Amino acid sequence: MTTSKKTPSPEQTPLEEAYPTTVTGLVLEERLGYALRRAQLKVFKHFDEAMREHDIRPAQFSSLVVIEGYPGVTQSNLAQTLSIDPPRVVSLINSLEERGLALRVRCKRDRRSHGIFLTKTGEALVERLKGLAEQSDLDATQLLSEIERRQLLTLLRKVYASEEGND
Amino acid sequence: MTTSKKTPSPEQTPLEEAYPTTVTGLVLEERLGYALRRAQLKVFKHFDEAMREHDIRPAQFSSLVVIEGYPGVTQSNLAQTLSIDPPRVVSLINSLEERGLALRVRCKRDRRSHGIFLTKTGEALVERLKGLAEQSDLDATQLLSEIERRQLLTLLRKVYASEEGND
DNA sequence: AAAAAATAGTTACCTATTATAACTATATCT
DNA sequence: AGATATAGTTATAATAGGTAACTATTTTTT
Repeated sequence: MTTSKKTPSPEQTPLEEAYPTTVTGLVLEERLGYALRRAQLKVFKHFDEAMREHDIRPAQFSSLVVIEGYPGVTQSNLAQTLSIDPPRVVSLINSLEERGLALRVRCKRDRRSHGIFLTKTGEALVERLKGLAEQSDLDATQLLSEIERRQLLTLLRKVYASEEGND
Repeated sequence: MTTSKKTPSPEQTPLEEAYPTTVTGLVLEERLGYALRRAQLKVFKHFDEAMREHDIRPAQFSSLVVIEGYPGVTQSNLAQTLSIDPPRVVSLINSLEERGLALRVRCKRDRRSHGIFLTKTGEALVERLKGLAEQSDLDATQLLSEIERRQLLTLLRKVYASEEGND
C-alpha cells in the first residue's frame, strides 16, 4: 500500500527449472465450476461425435426431445423449459423446420402462438438420436459405475433444481 | 417409407389445450450432458455475480489460480493445463498483464518461452477471489449437504480424469 | 557449422453461441 | 375503443472459441 505503484516483483526467479508440460490444477480442482466445465466439455465432445453423422447440435437435440414429449408445445414453452430466450428458439425451430424434422402450426385459439410438432421424419430421427445420446453418455463416463452415474445425475439435478435466480 | 415425401403429419391437434408455461424435461432430465449444462449454467451465474465487482471471467480466474500455484509457468503449460489453445492464452495473459495482475518474464534458458508471474497486486487479488469463489460455490449448491458436494466433485473429476480423446 | 525441423508465442481471421433492442400481429383488459 | 400485454420475429452486436499462417528461437540432422 505504501511502496510501489504496480509492484512487478522483479526479483522473481525467471523460470530456472521448468514445470512438467501439464501441471495439476491444485486449488482449481476443488472448484465446482471448474470441475463442471471440464466434465461438460468431455461429455459434449462425445455427444458431438455421436451426433456428427446427423449434424445435430445439443440444443437441437434437446428441442426435438421436448417436442416429442409435448407435441404442440409453443415456442415460449420451449424457451422457458430449456432456459433459453425467444430469439434463440426462433432460429432453432427454423433449422428443424428447414430440415423437415418439425413444423409450426399456428394455434387456432391464440393466433399469436405456434404449436410445434415433429414430422414423421422427425419422430423417427429423435428415436434414433436418443439411443445414440444414451450410448454417448456411457462412453463419456466409462470410469463411472452405473450407481455412480445415477448418483451424479441426481446430484446435478439437485444443483439446478432451484432456479431462484433464473430471471 | 411409401407414402409422403416430407411427412408433415397434418392431422395433428393444433394445440387444443395448452401446456403449462414450463414443462418438465422428461427424457431430457435423464441426459447427463443436459444436467451438466444446466448445473454449470447455474454455478457460473453465481460465479459471474461474485466476480462482477472485480470484473474477472472464469478463464481469468483459473489462470490466476494456476499461476499462483506455479509461479513462472509458461503459456504452453497453461494451455495444456486448462485445455485451451495457445491463442486463447495470449489474450488471457494480455488482459491480466494490462491490468497489472500478472507479467511475462522472458525465460533466460529458452528465450522463446515466457514465465508468467503474479504481481503483488495479482497475488492479493487472487487470495480475495478464491474466497469469493468458494462462497459462490456454496451459494450455488445450497441444496447439497457438505458430503454431497464432495461426492459431486469426486464424481465430476472421475468423469474428466481420463482425457483420452483430448487431442 | 549449415540446413532442416520443431517449438513458443503471436497475429489475423473466421465461425458459432448467446444476448439485446426494436418491431409486428394478435390478444386481453378497462 | 384505447391502452396494455404477449408470441414471435428481425436485426444487431458482443463474445467465446478455433484455425491458419507468421516470427523468433531452439534443437536435430547431416
